[in-house]
Order: sequence, then structure tokens, then C-alpha cells
Amino acid sequence: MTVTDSVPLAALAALLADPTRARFCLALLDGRAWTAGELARSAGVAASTAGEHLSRLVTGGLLTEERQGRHRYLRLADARVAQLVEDLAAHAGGESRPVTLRASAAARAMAEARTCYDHLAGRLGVAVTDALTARGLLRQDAGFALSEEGLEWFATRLAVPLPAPGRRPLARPCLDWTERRHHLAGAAGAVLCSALLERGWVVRIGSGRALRVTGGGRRALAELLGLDTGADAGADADPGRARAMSA
Amino acid sequence: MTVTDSVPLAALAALLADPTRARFCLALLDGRAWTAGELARSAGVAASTAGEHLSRLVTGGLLTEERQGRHRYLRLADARVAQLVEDLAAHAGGESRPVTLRASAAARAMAEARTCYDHLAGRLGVAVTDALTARGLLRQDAGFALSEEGLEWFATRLAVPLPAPGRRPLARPCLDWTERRHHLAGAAGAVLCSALLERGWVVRIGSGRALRVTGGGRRALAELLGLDTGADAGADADPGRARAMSA
DNA sequence: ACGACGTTTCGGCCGCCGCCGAAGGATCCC
DNA sequence: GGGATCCTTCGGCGGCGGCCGAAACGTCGT
Repeated sequence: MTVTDSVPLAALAALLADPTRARFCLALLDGRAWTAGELARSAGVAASTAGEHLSRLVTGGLLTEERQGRHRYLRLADARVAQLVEDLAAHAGGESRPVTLRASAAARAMAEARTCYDHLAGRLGVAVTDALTARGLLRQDAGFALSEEGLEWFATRLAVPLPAPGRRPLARPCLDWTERRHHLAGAAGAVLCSALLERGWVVRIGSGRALRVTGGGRRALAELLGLDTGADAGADADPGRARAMSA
Repeated sequence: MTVTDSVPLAALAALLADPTRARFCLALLDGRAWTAGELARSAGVAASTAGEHLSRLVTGGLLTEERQGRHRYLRLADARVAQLVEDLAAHAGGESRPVTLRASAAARAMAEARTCYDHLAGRLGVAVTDALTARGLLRQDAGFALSEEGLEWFATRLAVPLPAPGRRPLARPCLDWTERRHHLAGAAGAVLCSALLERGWVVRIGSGRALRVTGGGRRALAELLGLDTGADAGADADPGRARAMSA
């Protein structure tokens, strides 16, 4: 369509070159499907504006949409796109963004534990990755790779099936933007995260990507990985109300 | 500065969102340092236009520049940036693998030996400079200077006449872009390079600046300077099959 | 000293693109 | 049906940004 398209790289970059579209993609990094209206509000633009942006992102292949009734649900197209956005964000945020120490409750919760597309991030994500490594389950030399013991740990201790080796690598490093270190991503990171969520070991705080480790989760992680997730955070018996996310 | 900067991800993407700037980065993927004019021509824009783009890329941290005389040399800032550009290009272009491979082959040839303006550069250029120095022919203190023995070496051993001392210095250091060290430039560097080319000790690869040391060149350099240029690179008797450069 | 060359600065032009609000479907719930 | 909610389409506005050519600057080589 436009002149930009003569160079595919430029066309792709142009999709992310707009602050509003970039905000959309960053929000969608939590791996969940958002409605167009939610995204519009979270970015602070009119619904009409958001709608056009989202259409461009969809036709550009970065997002996929799913219509349900009067709702339009949007999510990142796949894990590769998520990886790309994370890489760019990490590179861009590099030096000039000590967002880490913002004293808001939401920021603290995010830094503590959150999802990053479909796997764990934040202090929890890094701690789990470190624990796996310390126990010889995960090797971190060139990239990430599960050891034999690691494969067995997933199968018997965690008791979840790992997908057959397909296009997506089992284990890969993902740069954590609060910890500035790598945590476990890839297929193994995804099944680990969903297992923790399914069993109620971690629960989502509000509607965002922040997570909270429950009492049962704390015990389970201690037993499975020797992980000390700290007994802080008071009232564990209040899974419903935890509106730490917003705008 | 602009509104885009409110979201670092968008600011970074905006740098690559312009076809001309994207072309620059893709061209620079070969790891060489290009002059501003070369980049302008390769992208088909005016020198003034290219200059502004390049300044933006430099201040944006994607490129680094180094000035030498009236030239402005530009290269990708580091390997991380190169990785980022490759990732984006791979995602955008879908299937443009051969470009990368050819680029890396070209990059390897360039790093090995090439001309820099009118003298030798790359590993070969630095090695020759080191050999000259080790034999007491070249002094590298403040600048570069040929010793008495060095003058004689050029006249009798290499058997080429050095130009009479004019405006152009006989020997001067020139920063090597791949080796990050200095190699011999100036009038002596120029006559040395043209002598090697004339005698077939080095030949140009394709139409670019990359060079290849021939079998005879290897022997001659070993005898003249005690230089070991490595007997690798297989078939020396096949000058045609070296199409590492292009476009 | 001079000319050639690579690069930069400066105006100025033009087009694209992001933004909005109002109006018009579409869907769900009552 | 009526009304609320979610989204899209359509003009229209404003501004950023890419492009060029001409002129100035610095460097190099003769």
C-alpha cells in the first residue's frame, strides 16, 4: 500500500513505531486476549482510533482477532511475535528506564511475579529458573536446554506432559525487564506456567499479568524446587479481591 | 523530542520504520563500515537525506560513526543490534535466508583482507603492518614512520619506488574497522597495496573491496616479511569461484 | 594555491498518518 | 420492542517527517 512496504523490515517496524500500537503490543504481552475497548482505554485513545490501529496490526500479522458477539478479542499472533516484541522492548528500555522502583502497588506486584506472554516472569520467574538450574534440571550455557533430569522432572515430579519437539524450542531464555536477567521461556516455560495456574499455586491479580503465589503454591514450590517464595504478603485467604492493576 | 519517544519501544521501531533507514541497516549487516556516500547511493537518496538519517540512527544507538578525514564511516553499533535487525528482517521478509548467508560469507572475506581506500586492511593489513614493525621497518610511536631500513626495504626488497615526500605523508595509521587496530596507510601503504595487486599476490574478489591472497602471494609474503597467511581456504587455483560479493 | 570530493546545513515542499467526534450497524439483555 | 454496549465507517484537521537542491565547510591530492 504505502511506500514503506517496499522494504519488509520497514513495514514491520512501522507497525510498532506508533506509541499507541506499541502500547497495545506491550499490553498484549501477557498472552491474554483483550477486547478492542480495553486496549483503547488502556492506551488512552478513542475507540475509533484504536480500531484502526488494531486492524493494521492484524493485517500486518502481529495480532490475531476473534469475534464473539459484539466483542473483538485480540491477542499476539504467536510466540514468535511475543519474542520479537520482548526483544525490542528490552533493547529499547535498555538503559534509560529504571521503571523498577516505582512505588505503586501494581508495579511492585508486577516485579514480584507476572506472566510474560505464556510463561513466568518477574522475581518468581527468575527464581524458578535459578532453582531449576541449581538442581541440574536446566542448563544455561549458549541458550537454555533441559537436561535428562529436567525432562524427567517435568514428566514425573511436576506431572505434566511436555509437547513433542516441534517448531517451538522446549527451553529458551527470555530477558526479564525488571530483573534484567533471563528466565525460562519456550514450551517448557509455557506448560510450567499453565500448570501453576491450573493448580492454583499462583493466581492472577485483577485482570492484568501480575501474579500472586498462594499458600499452597508456596508449599508446592518449596517441595518441588526447594524454593523460598517468602511468607509475606499477608492474607492469603483472599483470592477474589486483589485489584492491583489498572489503567 | 517527538511524541513517539514516550514509548521506548516505539522510538526504537520508528528508527527502522523508514525504508531508507531500514536499507541502511540491512546493508550494514555485512559488518563492514560504509561511508555515508556509499550508503546514500546504495539506497538511492541524496547525500543530504542520507546524512540526516544516519545522524538519527547514531543518536538512536543503532549505529556508531567514526570520522576519518572527509569520510564518515558508519557501522552497526554492536552484535546485539545486528541480531535485532536480523530478527526483524527474518520475521518481516519471511524467507530471505540466502541474504544473511551471503552477507556473512562476504563479511568473512572482508574481515580477512580488503582494500581501504588505496591500501590494505583487514587481518591481512594488520598482519603486514605488524610484520613491518617487528622487523624494524616501521615505527609506531606517535604516528607511523618508516625507518631507514624500511625505506631501503621498499626500494630494494619490494623494489618499488616511493613517491618523493610531498603533501601526503609516507606512512600514516588508519583505523581498521574489523580488527579495531591500526594498519599502514599513506603513500607507502598505497604503493605496497598496488604492488601486491600488480604482481598477483592478492586479487580482488568480485567487484568489491574484498581481497584474496594467492598462492604466490603467500610465498612472497612469507619470504619478504616472514608472514604466515595461513594455507587454508582450499582451492587456490579457482579464482572464478569467489562470488562472495554482489549488488 | 587551487580544484576535486565527501559531507553538512538550510529552506521549502509535499504527503502520510494519527487523532477525534458523530453517525451508523451489530449484538445482547430486559 | 427499547435501550445499553461494543465496534466501525467517514470526514476533517493538524503536524510530523522524508525528500530535494543549493550553498557552505573541511579535507585531500596535485
